[in-house]
Amino acid sequence: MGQANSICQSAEAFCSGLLVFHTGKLTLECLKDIISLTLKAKFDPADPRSFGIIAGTGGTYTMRLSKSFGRTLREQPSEVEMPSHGLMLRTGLVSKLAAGIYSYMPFAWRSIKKIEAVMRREMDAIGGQEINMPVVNPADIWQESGRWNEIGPEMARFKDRSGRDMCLAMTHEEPVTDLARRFIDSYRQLPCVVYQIQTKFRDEPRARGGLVRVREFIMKDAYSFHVDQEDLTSYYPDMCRAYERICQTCGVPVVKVLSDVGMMGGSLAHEFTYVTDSGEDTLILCPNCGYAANREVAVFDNNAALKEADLKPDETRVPIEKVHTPGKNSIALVSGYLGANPASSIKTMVYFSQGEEKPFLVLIRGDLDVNERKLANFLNTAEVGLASPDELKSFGLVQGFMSPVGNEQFTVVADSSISPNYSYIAGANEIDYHFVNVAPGRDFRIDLAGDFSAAREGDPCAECGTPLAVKRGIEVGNTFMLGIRYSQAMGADFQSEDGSLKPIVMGCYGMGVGRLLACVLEENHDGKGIAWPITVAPYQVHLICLGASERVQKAAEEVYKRLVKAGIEVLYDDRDESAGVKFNDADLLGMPIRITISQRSLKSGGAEVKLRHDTEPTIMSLDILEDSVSQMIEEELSRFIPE
RNA sequence: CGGGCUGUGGCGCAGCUUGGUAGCGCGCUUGAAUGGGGUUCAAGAGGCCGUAGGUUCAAAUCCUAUCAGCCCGACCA
Repeated sequence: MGQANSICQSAEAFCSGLLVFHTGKLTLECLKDIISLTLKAKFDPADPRSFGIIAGTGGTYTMRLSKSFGRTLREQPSEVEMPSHGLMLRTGLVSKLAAGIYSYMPFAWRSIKKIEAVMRREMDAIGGQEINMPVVNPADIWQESGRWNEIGPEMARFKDRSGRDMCLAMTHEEPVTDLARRFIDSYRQLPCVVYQIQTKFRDEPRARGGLVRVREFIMKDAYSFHVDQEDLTSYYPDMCRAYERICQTCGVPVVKVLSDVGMMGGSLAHEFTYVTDSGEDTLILCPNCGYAANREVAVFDNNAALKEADLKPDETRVPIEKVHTPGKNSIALVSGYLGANPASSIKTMVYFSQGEEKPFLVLIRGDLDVNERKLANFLNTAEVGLASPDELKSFGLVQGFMSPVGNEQFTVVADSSISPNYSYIAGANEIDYHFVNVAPGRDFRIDLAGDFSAAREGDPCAECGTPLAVKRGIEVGNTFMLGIRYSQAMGADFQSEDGSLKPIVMGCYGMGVGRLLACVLEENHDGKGIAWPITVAPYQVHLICLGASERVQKAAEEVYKRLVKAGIEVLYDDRDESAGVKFNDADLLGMPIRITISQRSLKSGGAEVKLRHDTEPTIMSLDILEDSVSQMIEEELSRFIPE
């Protein structure tokens, strides 16, 4: 009871107290005490406005469906493409105000708050301290980091009344680095971690899939500060594990994949991705050794095909020769025409890197494709783009027959799939002609060589040679080893043990709350509707009263009050609807435990209780219903909470 | 931003080709019956057809512009 008293000190502490309960450290008795202690004065289970205490939901912990704000739909709105989107609209979870801008209705908001509670618990467990930074930022800190100019129109900008440039922070490296330089002076303060859960606005070009890709969204973003890269490297796995635990608790399986650092910068980044066909990211996965990467950065053994292409190293001694290839303006046509393997050709492409006048001649083996993300990263530029046919003409290049041979005026960038030990077929830069026996190094110069070939299904894994698999996924969260990208630019230094001034080494870690909710629904539904994991379900129990008889209604009311009193979150369907409507809505809304009170259930001894994911109900005696249901809740919770 | 498509009561749609002043299903309201898987009957409420111009005696319908939204690409939690 002392424990309960101390837990009741504040609403915030109270929420974390409940989380302790979830992991089984508080007893059920204690929880009941907490409830009666907190609510004894104004507690009325029949009043939907009663103060809510359960699992950090903060609002009402109980609800009569007849009073619920929102409605379920029988038919699916036509805009729907993804299951989670359809379910959200049919259950009245969200409502769209504009493209990619949604209101969260009561059920969704309860679930969001539970997801946030899970995130808080895991962040706190690895030393995170919750803060809240401004959404509206002055331009100057973004100018300091350089991102004011680097980031395009996806960042919303405006001027305040005195004409000062402002923006809506779409991520918080700049404000948090500003905090770091104000408050971190010494190595003694490091490492440390802060996080926040906050609404972000990103003016994405295209919103889609309900909450999967929106413009306004809730993000949990965390930032860690370290004395050196080594310390960051040792902390990083803790964050990754926390991310995996968060997703597991929410009933969303994720894979951790290598990813592009994108606009964040830094050295290493991972994404935590929920694998689903309707995802928008493409993953390259090795079923044998576990290599996993976003296609944007995925590597593979791009020399394996050479062996199969049956090229002979000594062919490099054969002199280059021009051959007539009428109308054969693609690798496939030329290879077919000359009876050669496409892998024995060089594909020549012309790319511009962002902000540069002069194009690059980009070479890759004929059977491979350029991964533009990898190419841009290799060239250390934000973006690359193919030259247009007109531009090619203006450079004197012949589309379909382009060649590295005789084009010395360009910087030649070769993919690592082009080996100097072999000879190839290449364009002759003349219509209807190709060269054969083209030897890199002998017949043309390579200025830069790197890996920017695109991995495909079946390509051999760079680690173990196993054919790679391609899957689609939704990126739920990401982690970045930023290094000193921001601390250096913004002068966030600390004094190290030896007295020298060093830039703070940083990591940043983002996770989309609404997107995780979308993934919860993607993963946990069936043909009838949602099947919430109990950890994030808006309510634990969906109570149905069937029949108009006074006896049944009285019994249902009684059960409702008793469950609520026992600290169970109950959604009570007290509407005057037919059995079919009520059952279908219960399946659609998908609360984990369904309890039915009816003439029939009373006759057979009590309440009919069914788990959403089970098919058969069981009859439970009304005498000990709270205890039986509480035990079911415990069992359900243990299915999702790690350890 | 490029390509494809759609805007008609809260939701799903028909009507548009061949102009004549708006209809169906679900939902909503009222009443009655029913009461274990979207039950039945009856009576209602609700839309100037995205917006603005134009053509016409007459426009949801034809023309032009514009806005919004959806889907496929380039970007990201």
